[in-house]
Amino acid sequence: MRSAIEALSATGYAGTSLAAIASRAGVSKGVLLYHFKDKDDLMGSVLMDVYSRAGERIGAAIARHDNSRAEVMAYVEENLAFLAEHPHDIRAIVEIAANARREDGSPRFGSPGQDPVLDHLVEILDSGRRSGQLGTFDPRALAILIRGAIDTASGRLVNDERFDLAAYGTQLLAVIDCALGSGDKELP
Amino acid sequence: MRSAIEALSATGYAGTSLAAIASRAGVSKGVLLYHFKDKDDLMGSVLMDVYSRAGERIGAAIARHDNSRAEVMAYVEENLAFLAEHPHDIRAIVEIAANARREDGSPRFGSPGQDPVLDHLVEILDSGRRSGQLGTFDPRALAILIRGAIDTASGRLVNDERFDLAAYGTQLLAVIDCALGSGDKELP
Amino acid sequence: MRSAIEALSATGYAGTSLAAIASRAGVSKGVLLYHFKDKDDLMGSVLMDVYSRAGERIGAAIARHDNSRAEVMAYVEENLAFLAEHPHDIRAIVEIAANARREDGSPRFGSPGQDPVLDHLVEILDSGRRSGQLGTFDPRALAILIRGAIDTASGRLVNDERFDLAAYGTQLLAVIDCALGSGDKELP
Amino acid sequence: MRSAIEALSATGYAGTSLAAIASRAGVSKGVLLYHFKDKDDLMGSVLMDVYSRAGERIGAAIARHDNSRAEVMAYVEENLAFLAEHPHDIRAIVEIAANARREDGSPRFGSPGQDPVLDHLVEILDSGRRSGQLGTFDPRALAILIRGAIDTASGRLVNDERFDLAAYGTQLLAVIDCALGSGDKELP
DNA sequence: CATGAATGAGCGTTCATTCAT
DNA sequence: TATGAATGAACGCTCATTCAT
Repeated sequence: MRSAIEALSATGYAGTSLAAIASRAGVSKGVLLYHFKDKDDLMGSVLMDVYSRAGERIGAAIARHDNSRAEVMAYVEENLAFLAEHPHDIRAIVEIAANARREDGSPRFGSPGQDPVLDHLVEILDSGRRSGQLGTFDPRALAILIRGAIDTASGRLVNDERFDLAAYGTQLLAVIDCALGSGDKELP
Repeated sequence: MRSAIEALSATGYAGTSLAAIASRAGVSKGVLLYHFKDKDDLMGSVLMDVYSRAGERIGAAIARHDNSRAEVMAYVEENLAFLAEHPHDIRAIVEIAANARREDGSPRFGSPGQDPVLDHLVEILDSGRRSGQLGTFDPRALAILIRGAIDTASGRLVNDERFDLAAYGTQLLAVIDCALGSGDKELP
Repeated sequence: MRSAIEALSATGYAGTSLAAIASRAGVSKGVLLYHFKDKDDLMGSVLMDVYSRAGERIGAAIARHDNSRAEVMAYVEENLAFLAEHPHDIRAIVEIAANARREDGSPRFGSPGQDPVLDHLVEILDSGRRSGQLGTFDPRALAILIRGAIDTASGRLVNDERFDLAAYGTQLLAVIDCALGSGDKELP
Repeated sequence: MRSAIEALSATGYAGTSLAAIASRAGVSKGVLLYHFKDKDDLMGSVLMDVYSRAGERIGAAIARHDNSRAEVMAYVEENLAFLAEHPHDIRAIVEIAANARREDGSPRFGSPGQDPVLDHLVEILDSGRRSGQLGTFDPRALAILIRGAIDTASGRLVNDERFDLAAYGTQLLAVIDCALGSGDKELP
C-alpha cells in the first residue's frame, strides 16, 4: 500500500498500474491480487487506510476544543499538518477519489473531498452557527470551500515545488477566521 | 472537441478514449488523429479552447472595473458565471489539467487551476495590495485558495446534484470580500 | 475464422487462445477483436457459420426425399458426408458447443448436438412415426442417440487416425434403418 | 476428488481451477498439490477412480452372463445404471477425457469413450460375432457408436433437465438389440 | 478529408505451481 | 500434512496510433 501511495502521488491515478505498484514494491503483480481482490479493492483500501489515519488525528484534535470556532480551526490546522507530514498520502487519496469510477462512468468514492469528512465539517459549522458562536454563513457551501482549499493544496504540494504550505496555511486560517464572522475578529 | 468535452465530463479523463469521443461525434477514430497530432494534442486543444473562451470573458469583465477589489470580484463572478453556463467545459479542463501526464508521470499542463490564469489573479491581488486598495494578505496563497474554491465547484456541479452553485458563489464572494481586508467591509 | 476452426480442432477449446488463432492466421491478436466483439462472439460466429453451411446442405438433402425413412437416412448420410469433407469444421463446433460457458458455468450454446439441429431430426422422426411410415420408437431419445453417434464420430475422425469413417457410416445407417422399424419389424 | 468431480460437472473442465476444487473441499490449494503431483495428475486420478469403480461394476455385471448378447446388454444397462446413480462422476470423466491435453495440444487420455473400456466392448462384440451368436456388423464401429450414445447421455443428464434417462435407456437397448442381429435378420 | 483495417504495447486478472513455515 | 504467500506465464481485452485506400 505504501508503494501504491507513492505511485499515485508520482504518476497520478491513470499512470498507476498494478505493474507500476508491484515494481515499486519489488514484488510481482500477482501478489497484489492475492492480498486484494482486485485493483479497486486495493485503491479502496488505500483510501480507507489514509482516511482512518487522518480522520483519527483530526478527530482527536477537534475533541481537544470546546467551541465551534476553535474546532474548525483545529480541523483545518490538523488537515494541513497531516498534509505536511504525509503529502503523498493525501495526494494519493485525492487522486483515487477524483478518478476511481464505476463501470458506468460515475465516481466510485464520491466527489473529491469525500462526503463523510465533509459532513463532519458541515456539522461543526452548522452547530456553531445555530448556537450563535459563529456568524452568518452557508455551512455546506463554506465546508465545500474549505475542503476545496485543502485538497488543492495537496496538488500544489506535490507538483509545485515553489508552493509554501506554511504560508498557505496561515492565509487559509485567516480567511476562514474571517469567514466565520462574529464581529470581534478581523483579518490582521 | 465538443464531443471530447462531453465525454470528459461524463466519464472522466481515464474513461475518455479516442473511440468514445469519435463515437459521440459520429465520426471515425481516424479523423480525430487527422485533425490532431495525437491524443495529447487533442486534449491540449480542448484545454486551450475552453481557456481562451473563458479567459476572454473573464478578461473583459475585469476590464470593466478600475479598482482591485472590483476586479477580483469580477474575476470570481465571471468564473462562476462561465461555470454555470458551461459546466461540462470547465469539468473537462479540470479533468485534463489534473490527469494529463508526460511520459515520466509529471503533469503535462501544470497543476489544476493552471498557471497563466492563476498568475493573472496573483497580479491583480498583488497590485491591489501594493497600491493600498486592499488589506494585507499573501497574494499567491490567496490566489491558489480562490482557484481551488472555484475548481472544486466544477466537480460538485457535475457530480453532486444537490450542489447549489448560486449559494456557493454568494458564500465564496463573501469570504473573498472579507479576505481582501480593508476594515470597512464585513460578512453579511 | 478458418484459423479458429483449425485451432479448435487441433488443440481443443481450452487450448484455443486468441493468440493461438491469431498466430495461425498470421495476424495480431488485436485484429480478431476488431472484427469480433469478444472471444465469445468469435466462437459464436464460427458456430453459426459452420451450422449454416452444414444445415443448408443437410436441409437440401432432406428435401430431395419424400418419405420419413429416406429423410432420416439423408440426414445422417449428409451429416457424415459433411463431416468427411470438413472434419475440422465439425470438430470445432462440437468443441465450442461442449465447452463454451456462461459466467455462471452453464453451457452457452446448449448441449453438444445443439437443439435446433436436434429438433429438426426429432420432428422428422415424429412425423414419420405418426404417419405410420416408421415403426415404434421414442423420437426424442432416438434423435439424441443419432446425434451422439454423429458427434462422437467427429472426435474419432480428428483424433483417432485408425478410425474408418466410411465403415462407421455404413454401420450407423444399418443401425438406424433397423431402429426405424417398418410396421412388420417392430422393436420389442 | 469428490470436490473435483462436483466442480467438473458443474462448471466444465476449463472452469475447474485448483482453487475452485480446493474451496469446494474446504482446504487450501497447496494440499491438492501435496497429494497430487500436478493438476493433470489429479485429473488423471479422478478419471482412474471413476473408471475403476464403474469398470468393476460393469465387469461384474457382464460376468453374470454367458452369451454375447446378454453381455452387451448388461454392459449397456450397467453403464446407464452407473450413470443414473453417479451422473456427476461420469460427467466429470467425460469432461476430462474430452478436454485434458498434452502440451502439444493432443488429447491426454484418448478420445471420449476412452480406449480400454472401448476395447472391452469391441472384444465382446467381436467374439459374439465370430462365435455366431450375433449377426453381422463391424464390431469396432458398433462399439464406438454405443459408447458415443452412452457418453452423450451424460451430457444431457447434467445439462438438460427435460432429459429422460430411463426412456433413453429403453430406446438404446432396443436399438442395440436390433443392431446385434440374430442370424435370420442380417444387416446389409 | 475520412475511413476502417491492422498493430503492438500495456492493462487487470487468473491460475498452476513453488516454497518456507 | 497442511497452509498461505509469492511467482510468472498466459489470458482476454483496450487503446493510441499507423497506414493504405
